[in-house]
Amino acid sequence: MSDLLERLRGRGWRMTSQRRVVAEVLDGEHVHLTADEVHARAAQRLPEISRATVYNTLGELVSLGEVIEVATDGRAKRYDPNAHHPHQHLICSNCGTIRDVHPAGDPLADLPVEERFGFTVSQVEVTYRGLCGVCA
Amino acid sequence: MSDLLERLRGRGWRMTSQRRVVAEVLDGEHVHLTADEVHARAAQRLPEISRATVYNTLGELVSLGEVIEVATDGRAKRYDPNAHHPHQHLICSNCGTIRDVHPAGDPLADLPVEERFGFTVSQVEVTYRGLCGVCA
DNA sequence: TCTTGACTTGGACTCTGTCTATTGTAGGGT
DNA sequence: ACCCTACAATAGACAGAGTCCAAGTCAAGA
Repeated sequence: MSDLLERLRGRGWRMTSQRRVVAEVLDGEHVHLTADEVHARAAQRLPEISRATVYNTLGELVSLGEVIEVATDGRAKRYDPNAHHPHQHLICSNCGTIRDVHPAGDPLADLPVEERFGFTVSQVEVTYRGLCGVCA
Repeated sequence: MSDLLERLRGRGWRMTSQRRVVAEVLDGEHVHLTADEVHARAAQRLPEISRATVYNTLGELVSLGEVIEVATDGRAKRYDPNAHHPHQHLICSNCGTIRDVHPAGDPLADLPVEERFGFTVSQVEVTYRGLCGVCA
């Protein structure tokens, strides 16, 4: 819950009403919102909040590792507040719904050294695609 | 090579000079170009080709399954002509270089039924990230 | 060669996101 | 409790990527 606000305060964040509202919007529901959706929900509580502030705040939350940025389709990025539990994503190709999933196995271990081309590989994202129950 | 052009003709494509040039640009080099890069290279051969045509043609190639769209970072999509050989991508977080890689294992099989939430899962993308030899 | 519907064009438009100059304010210091 | 001041918020201009549309062009079948 507001562990998040505590952690942010502990990291020296100046706590403004705008930042509080953005953090609460993300913390409140486990959905994957776009920046504009976050802005819309934040504006319900704080009508004068600006888009720029929402973008700034989201960017800060991402660099603090509190939120994950998900670029699924080349359109708007989505923001995933479930950053402290490793997971992957399952996306409906039709309606765009995103679910967090937990596959077995370790995809990083599946990439042999001779397939790394001198890269220092540090991260893997797995995106499953298909049709959800409603769209199928 | 121009297997691609043959396949497209066989699918009833009206063969225009614009489409030929776009197909040849993609077919020529195994790199991952953005739409604007494709446009630039196409324009070297056919100066009057328009952006809209390049976007249209790329979209058609994608829906025909001849080219894969790679949305890596929420910026410009990249187009991968290596659609007939299954592979995944390794991306440098610094310079954005993309390499095709071939991990072992089958990530689709790693997603248990109880983690599919009624979806009909048909596709998996695995994206490895890290620093390439030059940027490290 | 003619015809026709598919294709191309340029430009306006939308959507996401960034930047900047200005104004506002959280929170430490007194 | 009140000031400072550096950090944060704001509005709006701007930029990049992509889409849409009306009008003109042309590939390919008759």
